[in-house]
Amino acid sequence: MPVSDTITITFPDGNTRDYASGTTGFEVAESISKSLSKAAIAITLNGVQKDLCDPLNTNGTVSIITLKDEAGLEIMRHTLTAQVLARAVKNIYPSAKLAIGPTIENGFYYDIAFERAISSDDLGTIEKEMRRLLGAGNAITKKIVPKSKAIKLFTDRNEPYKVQIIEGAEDSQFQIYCQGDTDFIDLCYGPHLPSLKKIGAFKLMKLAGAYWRGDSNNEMLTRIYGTAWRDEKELKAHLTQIEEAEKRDHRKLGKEMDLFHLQEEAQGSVFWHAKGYAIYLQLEAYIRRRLKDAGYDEVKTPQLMDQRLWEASGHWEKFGENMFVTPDIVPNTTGKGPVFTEEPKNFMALKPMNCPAHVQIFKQGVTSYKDLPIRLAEFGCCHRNEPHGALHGIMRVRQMTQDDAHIFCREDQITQESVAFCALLQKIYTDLGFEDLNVRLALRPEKRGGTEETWDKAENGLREALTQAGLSFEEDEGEGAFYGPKIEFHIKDAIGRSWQCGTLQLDFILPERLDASYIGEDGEKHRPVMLHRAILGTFERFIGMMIESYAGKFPLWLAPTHCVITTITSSADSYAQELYQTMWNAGLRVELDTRNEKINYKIREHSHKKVPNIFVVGAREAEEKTVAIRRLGGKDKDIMSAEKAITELIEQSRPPY
RNA sequence: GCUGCUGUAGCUCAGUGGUAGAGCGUUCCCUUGGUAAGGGAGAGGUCGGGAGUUCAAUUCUCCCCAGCAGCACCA
Repeated sequence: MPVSDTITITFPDGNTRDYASGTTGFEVAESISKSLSKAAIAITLNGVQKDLCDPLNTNGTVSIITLKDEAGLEIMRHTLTAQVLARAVKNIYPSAKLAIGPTIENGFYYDIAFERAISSDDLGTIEKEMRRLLGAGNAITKKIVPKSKAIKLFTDRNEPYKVQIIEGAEDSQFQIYCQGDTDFIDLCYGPHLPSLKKIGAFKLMKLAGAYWRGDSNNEMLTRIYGTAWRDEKELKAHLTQIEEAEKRDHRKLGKEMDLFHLQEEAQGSVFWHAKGYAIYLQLEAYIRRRLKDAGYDEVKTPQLMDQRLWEASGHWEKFGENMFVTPDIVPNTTGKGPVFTEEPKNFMALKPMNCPAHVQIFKQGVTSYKDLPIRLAEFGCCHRNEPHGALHGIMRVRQMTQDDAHIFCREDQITQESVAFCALLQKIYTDLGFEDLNVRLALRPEKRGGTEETWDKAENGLREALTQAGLSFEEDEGEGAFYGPKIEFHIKDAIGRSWQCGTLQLDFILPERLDASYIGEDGEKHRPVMLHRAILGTFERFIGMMIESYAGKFPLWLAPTHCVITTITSSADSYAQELYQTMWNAGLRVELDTRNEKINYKIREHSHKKVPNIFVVGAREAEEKTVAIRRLGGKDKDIMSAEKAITELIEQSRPPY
């Protein structure tokens, strides 16, 4: 019931205007200008998006959404998936059942249950039908129906997923969008475009499986992904951007730059080639210096440990299905009969984590409260039996080396240790070129150990640490580990996938399970708190991220090769050899290329391999004891004395710490 | 693990129901060339693995393995 016949609308510029109650958003736009009413696709009323056809009954602030706005683009994408993709699919496959069709970054998807599986070849047919529907340019209208009617509508149409959605919703009224005079309907919170004429450029991208409601216990639906933009130009720019990003893929660059390879016989484990391992070693040495100066003690613990230890730690029960377990028996490798001829009594497991081993070191001897915190670091090589479908290049592997450490401390030291960790992490990420971090604080899950008081303390400690470190972060309810809350540091790869790298996790459970204790000021035994922490996360993933973020062009201190010396003619060979020897002796990662090839050819090849510096030498340089420096990406050459060039190179290749 | 796709020379890829082709790389020969591909010749393949259909399978069918995209998982 309208309170009065007139409502006052405030516009973003502060102006106000009175309208008859029940005026629609479209009419408001029209009252401002004809062109605005043409461009309008929806409005926001007091910050809430509304359809143009919704009548306005209250005073409020209204702004008109057009396709120029990000919100407008999203509405367009939403309409495209809900009205066009869904209808096209139903036209071609009448028995298909629609689930959900939301927008995502750069586009949209729709989850659909098909009677018979469709393949990516069918996307073309669907896209064609979509274009046909767009050609008709139907108007979109909507009606609002009560819950019972909505359920009946979709039950009659044999849309069980829509019925489930309605049944599960709190609302009493539902919006049903219709298209022209067709009998297609879709359930949606809206808003939608007023007409299909306003759809821009789009393309169906790929097809994949996705579980209904994201639960792997449910059936798998077919998800159709698409991208949509205001016009062809924007679409093309987006597709080009994807192509460009694919060029930075670490798997591609890893091969091109001869950094590493993977093969079937060791799936999920990296074969580091000399060039890739050079990066690895530099990075490891850098982290080692950082950790040492931050008060960590580096240790090394066993790879294979007895089942009993993993049972005691809780890993056997909680993590067992991800562990590689081996019976402690001499195998029969004759090729005849079973490999294990006796029933094993004992099992060993490759460590999936370093923490239980670090607790064993902590437990040697007696620890006083005065000794805390104790920070044990290990470049620990861990194995995890990851699901096949999860493996991805060197980002998600089965054998990984963490820059792991465990800090054993008293409860009152949690905050200071966490703050110090965040500060250290920030310094390191800055040095390594990662400034934009996505930081998440994962809070207590439903199933958890420890008391509420401990959780409060732990969560607040981490919050405090992040705040003091000046890091903005988002909180994820219920996402913490069962033993404690955690901070996660995520980075995006070349094509926008987010990967967790650094982490800080509080643990009150493991010291208890493995009976670790220290002697307090009161002379009694106390439990230490454990902080599990990693900065890179794993070398594999982090180097993968660096390859993509640098597009293979590593800063000099990390570059696999600092410099290639190459000759123009064979007359400079001995001079080049001399230079090579001098530079090699100076500790530079240098290569010599005296092949009988043209200089253009050699420059091109080394540039493709992202070699940062090429020292070109010919007769003239040999005569004058100079080098012509060709820097990666540069066109100019820089001629200077060999001595100066080498000194500069040594200077430039120094690590940041 | 689930859904879909892919697997041919070292790499990137084309191709066919009658046991295969290109470019790059590699080897050899010619070329000594001044900053992103000089010329020529040769070598190189269990067409991912297994089974089936067929006179004949790299090609068609089924099973397995691996990779890719996404979903689920990710201490």
